[in-house]
Amino acid sequence: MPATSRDVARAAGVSVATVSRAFSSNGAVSEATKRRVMAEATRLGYYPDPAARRLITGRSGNIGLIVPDLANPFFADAAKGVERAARQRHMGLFISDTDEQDRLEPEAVRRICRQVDGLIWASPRSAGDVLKEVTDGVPTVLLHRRIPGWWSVSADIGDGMAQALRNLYSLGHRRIAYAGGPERSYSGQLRLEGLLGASAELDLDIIRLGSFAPTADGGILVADLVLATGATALVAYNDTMALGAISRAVERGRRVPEDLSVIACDDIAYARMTIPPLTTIQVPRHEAGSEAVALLDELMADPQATPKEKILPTQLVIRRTTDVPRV
Amino acid sequence: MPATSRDVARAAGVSVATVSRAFSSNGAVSEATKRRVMAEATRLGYYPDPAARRLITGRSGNIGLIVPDLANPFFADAAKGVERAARQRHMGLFISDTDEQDRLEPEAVRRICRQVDGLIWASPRSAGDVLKEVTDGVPTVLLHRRIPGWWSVSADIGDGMAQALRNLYSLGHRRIAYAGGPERSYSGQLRLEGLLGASAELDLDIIRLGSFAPTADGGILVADLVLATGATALVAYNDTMALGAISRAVERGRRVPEDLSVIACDDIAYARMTIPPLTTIQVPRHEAGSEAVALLDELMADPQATPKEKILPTQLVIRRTTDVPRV
DNA sequence: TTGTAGGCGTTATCAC
DNA sequence: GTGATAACGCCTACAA
Repeated sequence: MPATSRDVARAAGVSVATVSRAFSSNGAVSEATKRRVMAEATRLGYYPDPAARRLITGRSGNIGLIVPDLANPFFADAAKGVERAARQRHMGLFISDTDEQDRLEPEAVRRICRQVDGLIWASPRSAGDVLKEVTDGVPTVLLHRRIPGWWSVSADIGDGMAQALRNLYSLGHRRIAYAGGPERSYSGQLRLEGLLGASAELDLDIIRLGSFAPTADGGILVADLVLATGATALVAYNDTMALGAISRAVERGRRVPEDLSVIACDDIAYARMTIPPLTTIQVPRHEAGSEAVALLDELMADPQATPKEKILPTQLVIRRTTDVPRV
Repeated sequence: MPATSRDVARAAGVSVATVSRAFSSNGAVSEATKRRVMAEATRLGYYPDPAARRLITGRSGNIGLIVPDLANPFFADAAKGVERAARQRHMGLFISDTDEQDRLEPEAVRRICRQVDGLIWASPRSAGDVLKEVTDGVPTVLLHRRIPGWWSVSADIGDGMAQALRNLYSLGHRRIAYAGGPERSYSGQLRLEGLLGASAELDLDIIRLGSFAPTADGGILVADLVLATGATALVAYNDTMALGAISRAVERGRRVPEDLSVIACDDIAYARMTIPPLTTIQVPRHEAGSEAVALLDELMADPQATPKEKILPTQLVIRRTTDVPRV
């Protein structure tokens, strides 16, 4: 049974209002009484009950984060960025993992909404009006998703893809395959646009292999397909898929990068410790999370402000899975 | 401005008490009025405010999870297990990542405590009395940590290590090195105990390389050391460290497993997609998370019950980084 | 600078 | 089965 402000008030010989003022540092309290109150409070282990406080102030001191998959290093890192930024602001963090299922999103949001002052939402697919209806007044910043009229933080993955294609081209590759991720996902569109833009510019036809699960198993399918096309280079949706593809290609007797160059995307931590280390597109994942919190700050401070869309740069990192074509 | 129970009551022509009863399905309400209330509620977008509810019932409908590092796949998977189990129970999830810093734990717990009905805490190092003082009455289940008198869910990693050592021995290895993780961590102790137990049984001396960061960079140090000892096999603290070690060993011209067999621990998702795929100790990570929620259920139902300590089995998975010694 | 009192939205208790 | 009403713990005018 935690101590209440009444207990502290009684112990310190003041009223509950004074206790409240001492903690909210809102009204004026004399230094002396404040010290006395604080001393009694720590002695009794008191601090204000967030629920009671929220009921009256409307603020919970929490922010919410909704991601499709916490086990995906891409989102785990984003979550870490959010968590750190939240901690710096002395705010709690409510997390919901929707297991990549769009239909779980509305309930997740609803459960979270009333317990947070703001929401950071990584929704790869759901339509804008669905989001609108669900968030219903809760300040929301989209993560890795851009929708006109919404606050958002995302990465310029299209540009990264263009960098990748140009690099392969300059190495001499002309038969380049692309293995896409989940259909209709926002960042899938970004990738495709970047790739198509650059390929038009280079007057090059990309071999589009189709849509695959962004997992190692998806990568296995990809490898079998790409080997059949005779492509000399592969651009994969993400690092995990690339890992699966490489491991399958090697299993089938091909060498990477000698027989097949591979470029992936995300630059998760494991990308640099594979054999060979992955050439991949570096996406600022932590920063995206903390930036989202920063924007949320602004939005919460002024809910009427014009939405900002922050786009973080990406960067191709050359490691060991790319080389000149040898065939 | 969300609708309140008063709005719904007025619209449905009943009292707030009836609205409350309709939602809490606690008291008795006639089918007809309940339907009417619910209809108005959905029309107005009403549902009970958790803060107000918590204030009077004392229950928040949330559970809390504290982990040292969300970006560590080991804990990310545990978090997913917890999240899924929580969702099934229609509970929200509060997460705090302490960044592997014990000193951040007390504040994290304090911030979370009052907003959750129970706590799942993965604390690799903090002393029992510290935990006790901090949780202060909140039903708590420890995750991957055992302390007498506490509820806990952990994995039998010592046994996994013993399996690993016996397997290496039966392959013919006699010079076997162990690279430990963070000093004083609970699961580090488990590993060591398991290893020492099995080595005594086999009358074998293990080469203890020391303590390393459980990261790929730590693995690089490990590789350089182990190559100097002439060991034919390495047992690494976890998969990530093993990956770093293997990648360094290969860089230095050694072949795995021909020149050096490697066994890791955890069996994270990436363990099976490296080249070669990792022989490692499978730890039921998801299950640990969901089991913890199950125990928490019991504990919350009866806070006076005798603490249960659930220990999940582990299993050595033979993949491609182990073989008979060739030297 | 400090105290008094009303109310935030809900549930629990008591009448009816 | 339903309605008034008093809490829950706190913040915030307003009064002193």
